[in-house]
Amino acid sequence: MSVSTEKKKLIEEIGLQLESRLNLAPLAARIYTLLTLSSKEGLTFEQIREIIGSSKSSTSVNLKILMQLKHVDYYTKSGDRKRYFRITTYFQLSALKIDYQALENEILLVEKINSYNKVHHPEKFKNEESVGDIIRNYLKSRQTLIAETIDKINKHG
Amino acid sequence: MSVSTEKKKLIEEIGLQLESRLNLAPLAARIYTLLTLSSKEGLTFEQIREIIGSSKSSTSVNLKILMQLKHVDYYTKSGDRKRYFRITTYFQLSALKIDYQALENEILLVEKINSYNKVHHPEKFKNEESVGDIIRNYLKSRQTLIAETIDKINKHG
DNA sequence: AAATTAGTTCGTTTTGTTCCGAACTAGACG
DNA sequence: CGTCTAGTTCGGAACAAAACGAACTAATTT
Repeated sequence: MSVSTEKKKLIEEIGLQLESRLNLAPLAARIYTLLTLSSKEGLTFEQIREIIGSSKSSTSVNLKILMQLKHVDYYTKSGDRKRYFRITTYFQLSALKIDYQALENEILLVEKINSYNKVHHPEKFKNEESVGDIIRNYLKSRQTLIAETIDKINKHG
Repeated sequence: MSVSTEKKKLIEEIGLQLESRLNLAPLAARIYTLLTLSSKEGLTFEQIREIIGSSKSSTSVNLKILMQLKHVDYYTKSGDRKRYFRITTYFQLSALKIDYQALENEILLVEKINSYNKVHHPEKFKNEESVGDIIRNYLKSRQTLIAETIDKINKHG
């Protein structure tokens, strides 16, 4: 099976971003990318291995992780022992969901820093009292934006 | 120099989040946190070392990195060889700027994925043509939001 | 029942990260 | 000029993460 150079280049490139975006191991990110660039039919274990060039063990482990994270699932065909792996959602959608939760923590963090500084370094808050508020508003707006976007995407199935 | 337990706890806690948020090494994240929790006067090399308990070499290396990333700078007092290190911006502001740049890449990425899939898997685009558009719109809205927020903060500076 | 296929598990190797101490440099001061 | 102060650079130790191969299991198929 020969895979286009374009596809291979994209797997490297997108994989790299997924790695930090979704906090995946390099191989998991590459598998995920491969699957988002592949047809809805999904790919078998061996096809994935051939394209990416990974060992059976690493492929198995990383597919398992991707499945636990619900990024990937598989189906089977009767009279065929192979599993067909495919993505459950566009990675952008997964990223959005993860972002949404992360924002909760950031909001808390900003609160903590600001209240610490208000007590210990009131001079920082002469005319900057509102920086904390601006940031909190930003984070909240972002959450709203994400929620709306997820909604829109889900309506499209 | 005795530092409150509260401050130390915050350094650990916030540092942890900064690590993944801004992609900093643990020590860099702790130094950064310490400086955001400190007065505008800034801290010397040795003060940082005493509070955090880091070696000269690691402190030097990580301060250098923070300065290259423009998160931190220093000033000097005449007749005093020490440098006084301080944050250049509230970390939220740095984070915002980093986000903004990262979004450029994400937009490009989404375009690439969509155009790849349009060519190779047109069936994915029956009624999902718009998922790519939705995401692109989301990213653009987010950029606008960030730009507006940075603007607001700068007006307060 | 033996052989084949599809995937898993385990122990090891490879690679990368983080931090440190020791030796160094550059500038100010006596 | 020598010495002190403030920081830098380099090599390596300790640990963590990622991927591998070999041996295994479980479910067919012959």
